[in-house]
Amino acid sequence: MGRKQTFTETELLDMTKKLVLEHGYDGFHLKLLSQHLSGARSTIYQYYANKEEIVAACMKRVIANVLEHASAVDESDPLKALEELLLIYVEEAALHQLLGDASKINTSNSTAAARDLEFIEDAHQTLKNQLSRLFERAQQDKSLRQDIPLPVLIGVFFNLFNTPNMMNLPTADWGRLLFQTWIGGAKS
Amino acid sequence: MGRKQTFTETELLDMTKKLVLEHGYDGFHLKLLSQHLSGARSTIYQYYANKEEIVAACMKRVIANVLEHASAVDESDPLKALEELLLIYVEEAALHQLLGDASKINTSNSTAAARDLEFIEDAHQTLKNQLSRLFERAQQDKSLRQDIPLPVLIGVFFNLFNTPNMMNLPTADWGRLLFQTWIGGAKS
Amino acid sequence: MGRKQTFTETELLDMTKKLVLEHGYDGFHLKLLSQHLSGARSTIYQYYANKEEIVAACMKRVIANVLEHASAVDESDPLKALEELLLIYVEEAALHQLLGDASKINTSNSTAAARDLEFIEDAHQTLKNQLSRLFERAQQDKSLRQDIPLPVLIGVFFNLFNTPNMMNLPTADWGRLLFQTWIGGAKS
Amino acid sequence: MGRKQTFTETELLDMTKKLVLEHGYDGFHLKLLSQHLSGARSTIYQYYANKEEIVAACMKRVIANVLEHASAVDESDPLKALEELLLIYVEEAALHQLLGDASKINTSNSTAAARDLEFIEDAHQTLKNQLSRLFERAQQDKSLRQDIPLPVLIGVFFNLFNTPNMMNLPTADWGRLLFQTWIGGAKS
DNA sequence: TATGAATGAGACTTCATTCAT
DNA sequence: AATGAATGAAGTCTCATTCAT
Repeated sequence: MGRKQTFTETELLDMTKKLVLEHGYDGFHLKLLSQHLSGARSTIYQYYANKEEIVAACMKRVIANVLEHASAVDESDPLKALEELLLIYVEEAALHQLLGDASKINTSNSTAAARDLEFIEDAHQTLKNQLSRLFERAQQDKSLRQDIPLPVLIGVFFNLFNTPNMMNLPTADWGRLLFQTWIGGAKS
Repeated sequence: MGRKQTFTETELLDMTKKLVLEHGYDGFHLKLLSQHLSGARSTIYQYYANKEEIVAACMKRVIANVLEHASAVDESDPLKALEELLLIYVEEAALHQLLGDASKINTSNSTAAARDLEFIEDAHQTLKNQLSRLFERAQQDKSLRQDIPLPVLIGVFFNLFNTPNMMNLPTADWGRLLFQTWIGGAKS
Repeated sequence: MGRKQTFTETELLDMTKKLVLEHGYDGFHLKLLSQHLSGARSTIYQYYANKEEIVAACMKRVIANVLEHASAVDESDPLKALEELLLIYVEEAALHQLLGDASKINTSNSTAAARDLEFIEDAHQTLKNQLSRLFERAQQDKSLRQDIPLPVLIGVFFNLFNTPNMMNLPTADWGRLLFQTWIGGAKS
Repeated sequence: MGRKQTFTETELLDMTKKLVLEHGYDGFHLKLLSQHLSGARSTIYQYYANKEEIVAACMKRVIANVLEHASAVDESDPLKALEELLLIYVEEAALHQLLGDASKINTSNSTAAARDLEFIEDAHQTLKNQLSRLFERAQQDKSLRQDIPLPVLIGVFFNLFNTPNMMNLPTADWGRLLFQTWIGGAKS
């Protein structure tokens, strides 16, 4: 019954992700979104009550996906686990940038957005805990150098994800190179 | 001389920089700006013809400052020069983020903004050339490992600047630690 | 016979009356209406072509009902007739308020609404004529005081209907008390 | 300094009152308002942050005015005081209707509107207290008939204000006639 | 017949920019 | 030179109504 949908919810969230990354949270408009979908602007409101809910749902989906993959990582060897995680994060390089915008979402208008945001924060914490755990174990294993404070090593590792893949290598290769650079250093 | 000075051009650009970094290009409004200055919103138009010119002038000033420092670096020892440059860039960590927003400036309204943007692009190219030059020389000196493609090493180096200084170390110390991590790697 | 009956026309008009009284004509939406019925919003259009027709039909039904009762009143004793009419009007206290909204209905879209509205106006006039007739006869009978202009007595009588029944008395009792107050006055 | 205003705050509130009475709260639009003022719609936002604040400010001004006059009434003779109050209320016949709309104002968006609404409720209570006080004293003085419950007398009195002045008498005369009708009754 | 989906018109609100004092 | 006031363009959102299943 009813008409056929002009765009699916998945298409909507995919496009939202693309546009938020391209234009930033404040540069993201529903007009822009509707121009990149097949339907009219007002149709979007059939699915989400307001702009905030759209962006929150989009971010939730991204981080939920990362969380799922990260939870499946075998943590028995810390360094190996870190490399695997790096691959996951590089695959979803947008994560960081999106999370940076998450704090801009005004949740006073929408309980749905507030709920999504809470999920996002919980997931974020879970991911950070996992990394902390692995880093600490790696340090106890003496796998990491001791002359650099752990927060610096972690910070640089974290920041690695954002490195633009200008050579357009497959993410698996790209991630492995980044890990090699991070672990082994640049000097010969 | 007429009315009392409300705010200087420097104050205006400083506040613009702060607010653009805080809110992103699209989240930056003249209303916001005037709220953080002592005068009225319309007074801003005594200095700049429109929003685009303000942001362009702000970015130009930032990159001109970096360019000046970077030009003064002694390039005789490539690795040493890179470390010095890293310090400069870390000092002006906002540079990257601001440059990312530069492309959003719509120059069709303002020749002044267009001129500033051109300057910015030239300066950006100059800085990139300097880095390429140094990296190439470092590689020829066999100071850098050969098993990782040069673009990867450069990319990671570049990305280093954005690492948030969560320990709030003095920038000189922070920059040195970043360099050590980058050059020597994380493993013990 | 096809799908299950969702809501009857009577339910639709009853709910319309309730909601128009609660929210006023401009605060009455089809969305609101459908939320208080069992079916979908679009199903309403199986019964009426547009919002105006619904409200017009609702008002017509109300005034037709009052008209029917008022026509049956025995007018031989003017004062007695007025008391009986008061009971009828108090029973349908909403009438006044609804008639006040009738003028807001835009009939340019719908001939059906225009026809209903015409009926409403005719009925309204009929009711007013009945009251005028009774009042005039009552005055000729010297049943009413002469020092107050007749329009004032009529106006106060008319306005009586809207008095909120805050003690929640049965309408018959409530109406009788109102009539006593009107006819006998407040002083001891 | 600055341009000359196109309309004053008083003009704005006067017109708001007129239009809210004419169209009801839900039928009142800023577009409508601006069409009845000299300026553009957006200019209104220089003075009030949103629609709710405008209506709240309008109602506050009306009730504050009534409160001021009602407070000045000499209450030594209850019936005389009631007659004087009736005149005041008839003069501001809109009060009741406006107060009915007051509950529709959504204050979640605006603290200013919430504050005004609180004032309105306090003032409303003060006025109701004054009437209750006078009615009770009038009853103790045996000035009012005992066979009708006091709430009915009060209710009818209250409702008197809304009687449309169809003969267009000066309000003083009109009020006196209403009072005479109420106190003495309709019968000869 | 009933309805989910689509949509344009219209209302609210913000903001860059201009104007006039 | 500084600014309060004015304004139109643009974005958010709601709703009556239509469409197609």
